Amino acid sequence: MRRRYITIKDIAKALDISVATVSRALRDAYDVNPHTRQRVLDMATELNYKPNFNATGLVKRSTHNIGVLLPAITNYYFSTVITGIQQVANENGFNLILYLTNDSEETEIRIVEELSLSSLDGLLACVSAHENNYAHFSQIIDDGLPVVFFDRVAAHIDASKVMQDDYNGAFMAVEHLIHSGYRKIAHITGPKELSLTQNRLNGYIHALEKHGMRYDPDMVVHSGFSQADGVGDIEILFSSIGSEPDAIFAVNDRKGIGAILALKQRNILVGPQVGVIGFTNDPICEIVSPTLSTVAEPAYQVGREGCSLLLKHIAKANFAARSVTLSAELIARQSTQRS
Amino acid sequence: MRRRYITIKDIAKALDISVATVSRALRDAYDVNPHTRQRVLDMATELNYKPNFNATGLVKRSTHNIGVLLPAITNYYFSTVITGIQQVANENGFNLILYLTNDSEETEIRIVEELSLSSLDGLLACVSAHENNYAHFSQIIDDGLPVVFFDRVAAHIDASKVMQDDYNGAFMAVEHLIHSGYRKIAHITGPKELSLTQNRLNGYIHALEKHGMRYDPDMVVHSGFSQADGVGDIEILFSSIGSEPDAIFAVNDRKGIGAILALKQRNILVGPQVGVIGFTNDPICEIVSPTLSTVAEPAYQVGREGCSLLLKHIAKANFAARSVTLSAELIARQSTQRS
DNA sequence: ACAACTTCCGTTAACGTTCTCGCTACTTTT
DNA sequence: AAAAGTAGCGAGAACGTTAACGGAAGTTGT
Repeated sequence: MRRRYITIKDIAKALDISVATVSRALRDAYDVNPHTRQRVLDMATELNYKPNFNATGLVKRSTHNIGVLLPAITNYYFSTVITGIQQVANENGFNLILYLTNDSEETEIRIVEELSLSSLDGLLACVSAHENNYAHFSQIIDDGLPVVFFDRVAAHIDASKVMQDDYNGAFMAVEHLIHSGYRKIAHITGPKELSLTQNRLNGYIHALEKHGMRYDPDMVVHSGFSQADGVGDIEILFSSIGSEPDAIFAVNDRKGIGAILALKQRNILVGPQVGVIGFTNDPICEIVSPTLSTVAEPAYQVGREGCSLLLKHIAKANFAARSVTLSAELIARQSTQRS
Repeated sequence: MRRRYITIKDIAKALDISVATVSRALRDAYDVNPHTRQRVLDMATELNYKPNFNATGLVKRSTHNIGVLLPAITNYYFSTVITGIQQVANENGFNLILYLTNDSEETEIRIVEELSLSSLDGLLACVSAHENNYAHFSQIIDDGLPVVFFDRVAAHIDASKVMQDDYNGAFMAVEHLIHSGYRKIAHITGPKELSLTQNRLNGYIHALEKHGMRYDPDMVVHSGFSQADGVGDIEILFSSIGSEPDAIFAVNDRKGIGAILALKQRNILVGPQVGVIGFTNDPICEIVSPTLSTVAEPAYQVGREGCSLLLKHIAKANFAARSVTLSAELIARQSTQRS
């Protein structure tokens, strides 16, 4: 049998005072005699009292829960972001409720539509990949739930957003390849619809143009975000006759790793023959051989920033939505060394 | 201003019936006219009604939340376990609340002690590493909260536990090293107190004994679970004069990776000169060079099994605690090939 | 035709907490 | 010594939902 937990009524009865006084003693210290307050506090620890969040949530119209919705957690970037979110949430007495979409649009829509708004104070969301309708998000925002997007953001929705500097990160990556002496630079990337993809693609294009190199659409391959997708993209680039690239800019490290593996498979020397650079700075970059050059994303910081932004929205209903872009940093390793 | 959400009162008012009828129509279909029920259902979707979990939780004495407490999520094993947990929880209409301890005993104790029992139906826990007092867990279990431990379990507590077969996994790993021709096998492992560590150590010892090899305590190094710890352990083993091992059994893949990196640093050929085997089957095993042999843990399955066990405890208060051990599987790769 | 069921719905209390209001007793002011 | 203020406390309603019970109609059996 599930046990009945200790309530403030029990404390009140034990001390022969009213529940109102107990409630105040436990929170305010206002309108309550220090001596009484101390007796309540002592009794509370003696009885091992724990507040009932359902009850407080009901009357205060706020649980201390924030939701985190994202495609998956089994990769470095997302799990690090969550760690950052968790930190800030924890510091402020908030709990994290985790929702995983497996990168499925249906699952995402189902989760968002079934969301019990009243059991959440706010939501942090990273949209699933294959998406260009955001009606389900608009709905819950209209219903009054504060939402902050991160990484993969919903472009046309008026809500706060936190991302890394995808454009400049991509720009730096490509410029680094050019400075290293590579001349035919391909880009293997994610789904077209995502703003993240578009921003990195733009950085790629503009870096080429700045250095007087022609942008060739055939040198850009769109697919998913996985290592296997990286392998597949290389197959596509290197099986078409003639125009093989001498460098690969991958939209993330997992695809970069896939590219390295696929190139090694083809007996191509990564670095001297074909350069590869990724994006994220997954620890795996230092383990793969050759080590993978990359653009470091401030994943932990994205999490912290996103969460504290959300908390501001929760605290002040009319807090104006803002977009935060955190800067990225180039890290050169062996995979972009020609000699 | 935070908006007021739609309640069953609104539905009742709109249809001019009582809230009790609305409540029944939304759940039971019992004691309510099919026609009325349909009207309620239609009105509910029209008004976009979402149930208030705080209210139901209050009266039913159950939220649909289960907590997951673990050291970190930024590694393959834990994030995969969580994915498994999330799956089962989701299928059964439960939410996941995440608690991260950062492998700090203090943080763990703080979290558990502050836990509002009434806002959780159950808890899945993986204890932090440096621990041998479990009073905080005993407390919440005594208070009536169902708890299931996984991976790193609290040995002397009467609660359900889910783990992989650490003993036999270790036994297989060491036997594989012996069959491959290695003769001086060291073991780099985690904190002594954990049953996981002890079980794998026992598997190591017994495999040696079975093949008539002496167990030498100097060949076992205890430290943490990180890649850096793996590097450090190798330093210790190879800086002592004389008795260098010709194979390393690492308690997990991250330490195995650390070992490989440290050996390469010393210009030792991993495989031919010194064999290395890990535990987990992190995808990184296939990326590092040479690829890392390992014992595959059923991480996803541990998550699923743990969660469904917890759900049984939640459903039936007197459900007897049980220990589930999932089998592990040897995967041989390049790091244990002598030629 | 009357008792005995059903069917369907509403009233009311309860879950644990907070909040508003008002009351008593004491202290200060004039 | 009366008026005014203050400190400390309690009664009662409210949050949104479910559960126990009861009652008014309609239906069935004899």
